Order: sequence, then C-alpha cells, then structure tokens
Amino acid sequence: MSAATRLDPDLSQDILVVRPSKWTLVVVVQLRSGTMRFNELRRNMGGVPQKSLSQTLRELERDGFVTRTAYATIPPRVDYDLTALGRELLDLADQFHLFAQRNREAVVEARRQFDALDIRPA
Amino acid sequence: MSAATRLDPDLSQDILVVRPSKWTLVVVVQLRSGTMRFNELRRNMGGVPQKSLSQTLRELERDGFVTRTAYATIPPRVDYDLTALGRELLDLADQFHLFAQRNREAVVEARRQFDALDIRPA
DNA sequence: CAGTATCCCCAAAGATACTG
DNA sequence: CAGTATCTTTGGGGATACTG
Repeated sequence: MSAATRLDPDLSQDILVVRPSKWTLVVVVQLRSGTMRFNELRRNMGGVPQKSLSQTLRELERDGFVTRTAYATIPPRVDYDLTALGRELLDLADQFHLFAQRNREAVVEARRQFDALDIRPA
Repeated sequence: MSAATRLDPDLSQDILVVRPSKWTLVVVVQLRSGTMRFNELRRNMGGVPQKSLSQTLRELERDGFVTRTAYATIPPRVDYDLTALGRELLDLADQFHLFAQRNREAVVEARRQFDALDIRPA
C-alpha cells in the first residue's frame, strides 16, 4: 500500500488529531442514525456518567465533529448531530469496530496463552 | 457503506479490542520497516521512558501484535517484530494518521473558533 | 543491552448532589 | 431536560536508580 510513503515518521507521535476519551468513539457511533438528545444518548450508552458525556460532547463540538443545537423551550431540548467531519470520524470508528470484531477472539486467545506461560511459580 | 449494517450497536462500548496506551500506535508504526531492538525503538521514539516502552511492548506481545525474540548472548539482544495481526493494526494506525494529516487544520480552526465564542467576559 | 523496581504526579474517570 | 459543581479515586505516565 502507498500509505507508508505518505506517512511522516517524525509525526509518529501525532498519529491522532485528538486524544479520544473513553467515550468519544462511542458517542460518534451512537450518532450514526442521526440527531440525538442528551439523555437519549445517555440511555443508549449504558451507564455513562453525566459529566463524562457532557465533557465528551463539548470536546466533539469544539473540534468540529458534532453540532449542538439548543432550543429555548421548557423543558429545554438540545440536539446533537454529526458534522461532515464527524461522519469521517465515524468511518474510522467503524473500521476500528470491525477490526475488533474480526480479531477479538484471536487477541483473547493470544492473551490467554501468554498469561499461561508468563506465570512464574513461587 | 455497508459497514453500518454489520456493526453491533450493543457492542459500542467495545469498539476497541484493547485500550491503546499513549505509545501503542507509535510502536506499531515504528515496526513498519521490520525488526527492531529495544534501544533502537527507544531512540527513534524520542524520549519515551523505558518503563513505558517496556510496558507497551509487553502488552503488544501479550495481545499477539508483536513477537519478542531474545538471544542469550552477552550483551543480550532482543528483537521485536510485528505479527500478521500487528500488521493489520498498522493499517489501522495508518488510517488514523492519514485522517489526522487531512483534518488537522480543520480541527485546529474549529477549536479556535469555538474558543473565541466560548469566552464569557467578566 | 534490555530491562525491573520505586516513587511521584496529574489528568481522566466516576459518584453524588444540585440547578436554570 | 440538560446540564454544572464538587469531591474522590484510579491508573497511566514519567523520572530515577539499579541489575542479569
């Protein structure tokens, strides 16, 4: 592949634009199907602390991956959406996810074997 | 794309097989061109602490991404290499890197704008 | 050369309580 | 509903010193 030739070795520390938090890609994946509201995301993400979600969304908004639309109604309503850039990030998240699905078993097995050999009996 | 249809939403928390450390992808990228020794990696990675490199390599070995070959010579010599699985991870790292290169400017600009608006004057 | 052993630090993560 | 504020905890990261 030609990817190698275009990669700057000196930038190897800068492989990521942003240092994704634990929840970053999860949010991006959640927003695949379109607009979602705060608590809707929260519910679908199984036990993410409010603060973590809030921070993650703010970061994603700040970096241009997500739009935040607030309606001045009572009760308030805030919609989150992916931007075009966010959808590119989603593509990347998908590739990671597919990689994980393809190789989870292999990794788990490698880990099991390694651990079996690595034990130094007292 | 058809990726969406093959993604299990319930596994959204498991997008990554492993939680990559700060140095994981850097090591993988370094090993692109083939076998490397410990201090060789260290030198090429600009200031990575020995402990961090050691931990990162052990994790990668444990998960089956890297092979470790030790020679019982004096002085000792240890070779690190990517496995086939490791090379798949390298592909992923490349895509992340290319994404970063393509979009770094856009993200930096989005961030700049967001920060300019987010300031609440005292 | 290729690590391990310690110790320290800080940022991220999370639990809980409160509010416009 | 959609957050913020506060506090606590965890562990990843890093510096330094030592060793087979």
